[in-house]
Amino acid sequence: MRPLTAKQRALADFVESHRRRHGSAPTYQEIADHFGFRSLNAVTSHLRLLRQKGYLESDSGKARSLRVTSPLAKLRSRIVDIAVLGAIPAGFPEEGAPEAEGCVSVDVGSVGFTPTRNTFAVRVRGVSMIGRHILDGDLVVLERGPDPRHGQVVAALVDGERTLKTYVVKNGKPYLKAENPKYPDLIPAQELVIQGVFKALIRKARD
Amino acid sequence: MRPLTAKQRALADFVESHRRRHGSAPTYQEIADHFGFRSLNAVTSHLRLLRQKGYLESDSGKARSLRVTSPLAKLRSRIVDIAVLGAIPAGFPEEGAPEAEGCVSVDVGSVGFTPTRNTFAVRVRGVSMIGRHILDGDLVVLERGPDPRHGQVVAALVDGERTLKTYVVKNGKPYLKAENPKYPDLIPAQELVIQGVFKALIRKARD
DNA sequence: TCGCATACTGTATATAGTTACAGTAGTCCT
DNA sequence: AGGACTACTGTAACTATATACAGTATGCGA
Repeated sequence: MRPLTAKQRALADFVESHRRRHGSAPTYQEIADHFGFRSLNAVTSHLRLLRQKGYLESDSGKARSLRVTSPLAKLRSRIVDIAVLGAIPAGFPEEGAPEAEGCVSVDVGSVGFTPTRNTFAVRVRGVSMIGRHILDGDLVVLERGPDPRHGQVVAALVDGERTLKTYVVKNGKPYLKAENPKYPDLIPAQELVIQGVFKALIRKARD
Repeated sequence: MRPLTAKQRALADFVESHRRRHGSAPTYQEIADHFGFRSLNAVTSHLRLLRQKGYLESDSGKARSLRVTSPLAKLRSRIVDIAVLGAIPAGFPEEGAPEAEGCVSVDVGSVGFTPTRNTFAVRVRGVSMIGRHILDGDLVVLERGPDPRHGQVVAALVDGERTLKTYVVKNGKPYLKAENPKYPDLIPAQELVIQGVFKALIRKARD
């Protein structure tokens, strides 16, 4: 597939972002206005090339039917909703419809991976992970499933309570390390259920 | 808010589902076809009622601009694109079409405020702000415009170079404080241009 | 049973929007 | 220097869409 010029890419980006922002594709006129073109044909010819190169589709004659197709659409990441489970849920919700407290929507590119059904988010309480620069109130995105590796930050259910800690293996035995000298490390007595490993973090300014 | 009749609700549902399926709103004709109406006015009058009752909006005269407003749409927060300007841009791009390196998409709820045209993001280089728990590689969302207050994290142009620092006022004079003992504070010789104040942060796991 | 709202058919039209044609200027490759 | 390609200005259809106007039928509550 032939590459796009900067201008062509800008057009495609605009179409895609307009769709996201307004829910519908822009018209030729709106594109021209945005880029300051005085002629609609500037748009037309750019779009023709984008179509030829396979980056764009539209239904002939239909209003606002432009849509970005292939690689760009893939580059230009999909928006995914991630459920925010309460900070301290009693148990662990099964797949399906957990009692989400809210939802974060991020695009795949922003968080650097593709969220799946196994991805969820938790609001952090406390400062036990301050050594890893995770603060009280931060929203942590986790993924359930993969076995944690030494040094990864994980959410775990230890003896019935959920915590966010660093997963550390010492002498072949896993335990959970708090990244704050004021907090104790946790050596699980019985059950150590890893709920998810840290994937991303979202923080809002407090002011 | 007055209740909808079954037919009206069906119309609203169709509009919403068409948007989801096709990415754009249906035309009056498409609605008529779907419901088997032979007259467009059947659609028109239903839509008029939906508008009156506040369940629907559209931009007068614009093609495919129907959108369902009420309860559903309000729950779902809007997705907004924020341009990611390069980590160390030479100058500062004006409004309009900055040379964005990419874009982050977030929903209004996730970042806790409504991004505007004056919102942008920068990838952090270096660890000078580690004391504020901002790491190398983090994506920082900033807002241009508001005057910074003492203690806020800001992106500033100091003598030609961009840095991320804490804005501190001492003896009535503003300067920029690095949150890392290894980095020097910056007392601007000449120009101190505040480019934006910290609003949010997005971090990806590195592994 | 009168009035009123919903739920339509049918016709018409202005405007929104797509798309074609004709042409100019600059860049890059050969 | 010429050809291919990008990046535009300008004009002009022609089609798609929204929306107004004029009616008809049916059900429902006062």
